[in-house]
Amino acid sequence: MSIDIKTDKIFAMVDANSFYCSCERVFNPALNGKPIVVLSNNDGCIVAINDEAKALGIPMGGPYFQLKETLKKNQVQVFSSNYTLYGDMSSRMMDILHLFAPKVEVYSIDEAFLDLTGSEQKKITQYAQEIRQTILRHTGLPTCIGIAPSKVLAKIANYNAKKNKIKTQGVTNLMDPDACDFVLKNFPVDKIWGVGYQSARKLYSHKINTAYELKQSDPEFIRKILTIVGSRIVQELRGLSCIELSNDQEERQQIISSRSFGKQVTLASEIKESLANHISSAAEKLRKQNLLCQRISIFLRTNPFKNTPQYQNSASMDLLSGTAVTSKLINCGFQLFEQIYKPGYEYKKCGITLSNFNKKENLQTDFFSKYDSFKEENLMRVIDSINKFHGRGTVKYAACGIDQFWKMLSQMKSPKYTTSWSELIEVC
DNA sequence: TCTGGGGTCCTAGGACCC
DNA sequence: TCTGGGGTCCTAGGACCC
Repeated sequence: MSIDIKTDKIFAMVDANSFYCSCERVFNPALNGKPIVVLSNNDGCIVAINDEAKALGIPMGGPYFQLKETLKKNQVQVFSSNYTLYGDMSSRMMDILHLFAPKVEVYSIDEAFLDLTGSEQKKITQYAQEIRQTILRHTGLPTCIGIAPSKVLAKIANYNAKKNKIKTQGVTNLMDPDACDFVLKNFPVDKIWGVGYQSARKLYSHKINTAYELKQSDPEFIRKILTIVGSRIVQELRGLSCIELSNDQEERQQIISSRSFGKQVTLASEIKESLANHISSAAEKLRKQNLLCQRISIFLRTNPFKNTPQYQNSASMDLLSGTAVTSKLINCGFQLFEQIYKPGYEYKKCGITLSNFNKKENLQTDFFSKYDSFKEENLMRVIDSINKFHGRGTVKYAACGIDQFWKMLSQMKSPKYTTSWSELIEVC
């Protein structure tokens, strides 16, 4: 495999500061200046902290139950994650970014790469400030921006802007090679985008400690120890762009739905209900993208943190022809479940993956196999439109259960301020 | 009691073919 | 069944990201 290198590119990496915490604060000004944390699904661990909470030494990723007392003592505001709210705030932010650049890659819920190639270099920092101010004015979200000739460098620039918000005014521009080297010399390799724990260990063992030292390394040597992924990073650090902006239209390879249970679950019937729910929501996503899937897999596992008998397993099935019909997929999922379920264990998590996608119009059907009939497709369409209008889960399969005792906890969730009429903010 | 969920990309190795 | 090099395709698992 060879590396395709481009010069003279300009990328901007825009990232919202403490995104989940900032979303909570937009609708609750009383939180200004106060420490905030947001918890993962199930209120399991801390997935977002703001600067005020960080200053108190609250660790990112720490389990909530261990930190509960510390949070209380320091009067930290705690929220369960409210993905409906964050998702909506995110799309507002991304809409604004599309006004500022012809090509935008939405990289995650709170980050995007912009292609600013061709812009006048002198004015680019000022342009970035304009982007920040517009986002703040229109959504209330504070952001930082990094500018550089490659994506890896733009991530580093963004990191620098965030670390030194006051000095940088939220924007770091590394288009100048000297300014860039200065930052790289003080940047540890393990913080580089694409260098994780394992790769960093290898680099340290070869006395490559900073981004600057990695930049100076021989790409072929790095390729030997870190594969092609590593040598690409070396080129990117040199300002030679070889990781393209990927466009939003690219299709997904797989759809995953999985979640921990709110409690330990042993009954097959309860796990099956949960699987049916995962399949329903994944199939809905599939239909939204007008795709059919030809492979489904499921997995179950016990709680690895608990000192009880452990078991985990997965199973998959190929479908002769693609489908997006929930009932068919639930049926397959249940067959797989029977293959791997063992009674007597306390299960903690299960999930499903749909993959091997096909565009509906490209489908090759097997002569003997059944494909989705118009009747089934219409049924799906009706169910989707009812659920879209009246809210998720208004109509669902009986297999999904009614009581759903296994459901996750989410005890400190803020209202869906922007997406539900009944939860709009009230001004007295 | 209580430790997230959803993705991508790359490589090694097995199965199969001539 | 074995001999052997060379090739493709597929899958599982690792590493990484937010």
